[in-house]
Amino acid sequence: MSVRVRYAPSPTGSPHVGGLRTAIYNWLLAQKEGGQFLVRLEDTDRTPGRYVPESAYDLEESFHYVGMMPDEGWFTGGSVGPYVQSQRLRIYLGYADKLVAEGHAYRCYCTREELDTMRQEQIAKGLPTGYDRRHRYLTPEQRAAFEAEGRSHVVRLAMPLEGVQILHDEIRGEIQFENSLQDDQVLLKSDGFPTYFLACTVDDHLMKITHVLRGEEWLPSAPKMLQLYDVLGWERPKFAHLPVIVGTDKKKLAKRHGDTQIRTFMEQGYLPEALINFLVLLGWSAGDENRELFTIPELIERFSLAGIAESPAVFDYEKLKWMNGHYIRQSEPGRIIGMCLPYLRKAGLVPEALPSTATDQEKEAYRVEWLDYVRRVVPLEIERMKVLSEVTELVGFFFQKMDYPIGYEEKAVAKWFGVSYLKPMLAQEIAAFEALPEWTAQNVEQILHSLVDTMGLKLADVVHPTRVATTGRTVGPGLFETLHALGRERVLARLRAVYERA
RNA sequence: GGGGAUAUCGUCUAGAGGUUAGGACGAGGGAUUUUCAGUCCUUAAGCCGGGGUUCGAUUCCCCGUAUCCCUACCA
Repeated sequence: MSVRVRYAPSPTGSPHVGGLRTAIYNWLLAQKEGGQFLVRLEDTDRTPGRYVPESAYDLEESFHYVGMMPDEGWFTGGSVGPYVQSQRLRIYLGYADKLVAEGHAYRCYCTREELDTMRQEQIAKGLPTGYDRRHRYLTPEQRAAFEAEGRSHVVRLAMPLEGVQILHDEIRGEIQFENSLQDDQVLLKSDGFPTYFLACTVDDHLMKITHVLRGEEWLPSAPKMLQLYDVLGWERPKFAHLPVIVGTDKKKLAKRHGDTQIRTFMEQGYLPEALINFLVLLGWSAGDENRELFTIPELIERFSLAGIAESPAVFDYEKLKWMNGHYIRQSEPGRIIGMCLPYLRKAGLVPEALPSTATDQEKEAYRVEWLDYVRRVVPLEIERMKVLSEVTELVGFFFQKMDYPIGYEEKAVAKWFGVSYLKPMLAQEIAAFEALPEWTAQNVEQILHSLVDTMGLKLADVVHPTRVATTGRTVGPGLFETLHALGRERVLARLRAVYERA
């Protein structure tokens, strides 16, 4: 039987990287084994505020972003759907009834208040909290009385009072759970919606899931689900509980840890292959290969459950940034340039794209003035970029006003505009640049070198003031390339502006 | 309170009953260079504690400790 795995998020808000890693592991296993990867929407929690319908679209968007298209799912279709749990209510109801009829589950009429009181008393007495099974053995008369009262009910799983459930986890080995210690879990809520335990078990079976790869937080619920498989007479899938991803405070990754939403990583300009590579390494390793940079095909080739760690991993933004920088440098410059363009436009450095009604002439002008310039300028900063959104900071000076009247770094000015030879140097430099027949990086370099010779300076003495005068900063790409990219017009305008004030 | 999981450099991890405990990020140093970045070289940094088992444990077992997860009509 071919491997079938699923990622089953609930639409409770913006998807974050923890879920994404789970999805990636599932996807990787499916690719490796030539199986199917399904995505199912677990929207059984209708609590206002918790149910966020739009997040289904965010989820979909993140699959597009990382390029992991499900073989089946709520937005791709498939033969065992629907893949949205709220559309499968009758199925769950049927199984709930069956379980009650067979005595493996029972109706519980307890009110929230009663449950609450019970819990308070347990806590007060220092007892373990949990449902005390008070409605497990109701007589038909008692049930009828509750019904007559108009009380609603839930369906609870009747856990065996003795024995153990043994989970054979693919990552952690054998784990035993005492049945008597398990709660009689609610399977069907009073609003008719199933809980995770019922819905997930039923769907995984009906959808022929062979491997359940999910977060470690589900480990304690395993015995209940195993019990369901048993009483329903279904074969259990293989289970693998993945270690959680935690923040630097060692707590499970959550909103308070800052930017953990996938959307944020997209917006900041993380390349999908970098995020994927990084996330996969958070809890998985290729053994003694001593490598950490892998392409997607290489990951697929090497992936196996055996390589998954058992201990929680701290999400290290620094390493992610390093990796993203690496992938940016590895990429075709054209791709990076294209991806940078939206940031430049958003920052107002480059005008928005022309409307489709623009004339060919206008389009050509836009291309020459803006797109060609962007293509010339962005590559100079690629090796300095850790995230794409930094591009606006990095290349900003290229787009400032012609004579660049504002924005000089204070320290840079203090250090390099105070040198005694500044004015004569600028005068010579300006004259030489004006006279230059062809504006190339090589020619610019020659001029600066001859300037060094005639003035009896070191190269650095000329380079630094020139850099500050033309870029406003002390750091950046090589000066000759920078001046070339800037263009003679801008360079001269900026040099003259400084000269006049010197 | 109960249940479960986990424990190797600051972080991600490799590893094996006997190794100089390996790699990566980050940090320090150096080289390259007009700065930064990049690249290359390099240094420091680790087996939670206590018992066993064993000729020998960081590795296997037990206990402790610590951390995390679950303990909802949330997933």
